[in-house]
Amino acid sequence: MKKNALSVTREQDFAAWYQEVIQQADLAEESGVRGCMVIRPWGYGMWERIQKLMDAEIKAAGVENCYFPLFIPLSFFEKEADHVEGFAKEMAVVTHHRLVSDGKGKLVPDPESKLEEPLVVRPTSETVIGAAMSRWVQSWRDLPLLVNQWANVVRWEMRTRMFLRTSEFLWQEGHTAHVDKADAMSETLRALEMYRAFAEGPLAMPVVAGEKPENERFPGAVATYSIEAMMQDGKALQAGTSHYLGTGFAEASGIKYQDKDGGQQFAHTTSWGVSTRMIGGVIMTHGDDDGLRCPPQIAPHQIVIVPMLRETPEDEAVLEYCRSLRMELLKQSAFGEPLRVLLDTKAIKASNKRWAWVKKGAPIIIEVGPRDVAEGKAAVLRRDRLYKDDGKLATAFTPRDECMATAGAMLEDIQSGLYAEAKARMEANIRRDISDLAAHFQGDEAKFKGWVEVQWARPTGAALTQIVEKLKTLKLTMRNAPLGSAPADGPCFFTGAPAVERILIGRTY
RNA sequence: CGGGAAGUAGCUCAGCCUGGUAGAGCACUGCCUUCGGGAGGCAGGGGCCGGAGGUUCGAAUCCUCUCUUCCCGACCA
Repeated sequence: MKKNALSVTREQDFAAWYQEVIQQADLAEESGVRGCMVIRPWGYGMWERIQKLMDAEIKAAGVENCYFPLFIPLSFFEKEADHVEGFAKEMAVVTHHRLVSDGKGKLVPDPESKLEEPLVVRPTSETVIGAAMSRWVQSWRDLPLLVNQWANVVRWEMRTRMFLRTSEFLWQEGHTAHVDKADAMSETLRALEMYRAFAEGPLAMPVVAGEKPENERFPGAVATYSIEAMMQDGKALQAGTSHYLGTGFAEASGIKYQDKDGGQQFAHTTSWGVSTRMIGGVIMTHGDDDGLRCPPQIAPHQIVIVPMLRETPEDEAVLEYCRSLRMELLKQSAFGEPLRVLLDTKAIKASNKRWAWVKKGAPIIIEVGPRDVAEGKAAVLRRDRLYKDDGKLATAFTPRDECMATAGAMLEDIQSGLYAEAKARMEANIRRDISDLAAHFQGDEAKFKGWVEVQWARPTGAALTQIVEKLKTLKLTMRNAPLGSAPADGPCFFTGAPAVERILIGRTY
């Protein structure tokens, strides 16, 4: 009888399932500080993999890493009206620099230490990096200026969910300045494409890259682009954004340069980022009722060897066999990198260890017992194909040589399999022939979980607000206008006016 | 930030109404028997009952405040 490793299935309660995966896979836990999480080694290891691979892409694009302060003077934000308005409601502010006893055993901010100007804990760094850029940019020869930082940011969200929306999160933020719109837009789209390829590559998470409608733009941006991933419950997750900021931030921060004709020009800037939210996306894209299925490219350990020890003299032979197995596997490679192989020698029963690694989503689990040592084999278990048709574990007792020869390819196969599965699911859940939104998201069709794509005229102002409000009653939002989709050729779904583009609509996280 | 619910052992929870020495299952430790689909028996360890005040001879239990978590809204590049 098949028994799933988790107590809740996705079908029963997707939200509860998500939380159980995070707990059972040792990804993260609550910290006691509102909305802030402790990221545990397995979860942080995934983030480190993401950082390593993404950082290489960023550097390959000629962007240099740097680091800016956590504290940003409040006045920096006030320079850009839309920007400060967008973030005002969720900023953590430092007002004092010293504590003093209140005489009742408590420490309170010392009134004497009140700061002249409050410092905001960065929610994003456009303003502070803009201030630096204004010093660094003098001539057209200084452009483009391409910098990135890996950092933590704080946004005091009303409602938080692990990885998806936390008060503090980890991310990278790229900030660039260019001579003109064309160059800046080119960079904006380059970053977007980098994110698309990253999501669909290392994360095996299919996404739709496109432009956000006006009402969903980043505060202060002229254009905002995103990659949107579809979770297994059909909801959309904005997994990365790239913004063309025009000259607004340059004007606010004074990023000016002298052009070839001797005139003063404002630079055109961009910013783009992805965060630890991507880990939440990976969980909800690839997880199953036995826990996480971690894509091999971002798995901290791709292969875990579990020795079946019995506290007998034969144990040493099993361990020795496992050690040599590991050493040989380490010489193999996948995705152009050496394999990452863990020999789990922790003093826990092998069967419990196996299920712990299943829940964590280690792509391949290799169990080795005395019988395997005697026969020169290894028991290989693929996380993406745990069970046989009869519901029993699909353990493959594989000759050692074959193990070595196939390990790398198997990891690559798991990676592409996860992507293909998610891609098929996303495609199957985007509908393009909808005539009535309410019918699909309410009433008899309420079971439909996914997105719809319609053509629209991209109205602005009151007409746009009306559409947004109407969608809101169905708990729907516009995700993005996919780039590269077929040109519009009919009336606007909402207004009947000639449509100019296609737009995705769905429920969101 | 509004409306609900909840915080007691690592986890899931009982106890609270009706105040009187802190409980169960799982997990953990030890021993024995087991061992390739999450083993069983026996014996143990572990909790200022989220925090702070108050009522009381006495508070996990009653009252007030506060913090945190979950659900529904609002909010959310």
